[in-house]
Amino acid sequence: MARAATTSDVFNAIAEPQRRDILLLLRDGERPATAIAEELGLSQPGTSKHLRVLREVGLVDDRRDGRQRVYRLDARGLEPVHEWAGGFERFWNESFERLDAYVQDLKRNGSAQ
Amino acid sequence: MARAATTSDVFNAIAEPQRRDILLLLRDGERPATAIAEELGLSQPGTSKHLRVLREVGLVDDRRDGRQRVYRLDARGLEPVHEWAGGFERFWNESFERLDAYVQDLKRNGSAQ
DNA sequence: GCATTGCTTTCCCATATGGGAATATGATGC
DNA sequence: GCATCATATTCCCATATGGGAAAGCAATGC
Repeated sequence: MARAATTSDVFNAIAEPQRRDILLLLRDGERPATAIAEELGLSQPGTSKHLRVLREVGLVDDRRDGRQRVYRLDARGLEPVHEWAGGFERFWNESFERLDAYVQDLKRNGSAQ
Repeated sequence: MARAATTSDVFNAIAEPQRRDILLLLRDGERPATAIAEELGLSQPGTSKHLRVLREVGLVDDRRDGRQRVYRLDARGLEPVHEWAGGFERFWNESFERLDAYVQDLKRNGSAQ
């Protein structure tokens, strides 16, 4: 089975740095494909391929405008990612991590022995 | 170049569903490798490989306990993921998405013309 | 229709990766 | 040392994927 396809799993789609960059860029507003390639310094075909992945996974929208194809962010698909990662929030807040480690240490070594 | 290795990029490391499952499981407390494999119904070698990836990318910690190797969550590496996704929060809150689409429509078609 | 601009798709290649099977390594008990 | 349990690693294979180059399409202007 392997990993779910980049075109069907948001987590996998955003595992590629360039695609994350594209999403960040589109946060500032829609853009035609060429502009995206230029602003990020990517090849035109490469950009097109990444945009296709993002489109199929539903993170961007596109519409024609003359001969240009304008891409727009549709970040709703990122909410599950945010929530998933948020489920671990307590592990990086309030030095919970260190506290937990301390407790684990106590459990297996005992403190005053 | 391609995608950053699963062992060096947290986004890529968590792009694999089974590794996400392992992390969720470890949220409830540390466990020896075999227990993880059993609870998730994964093969022993497969689990070991996933754990190695998670270890190398820093999302889990491990320690020996007799002949067992106990794995513990270290989710601090997930904070960047949470923040990154959180940067898109306004797009799924307050129907900002629809408002934006509406504005874009106005811009290119004009409403009362 | 034809040339041009703006993208998308196709080819082909190199590599990363997950899976299963088999093997190796480490720790414990006798 | 030897058997055994708990894991890790190695092999090999099938596939997903990103990249570059080249070709294919669509829309526009003349």
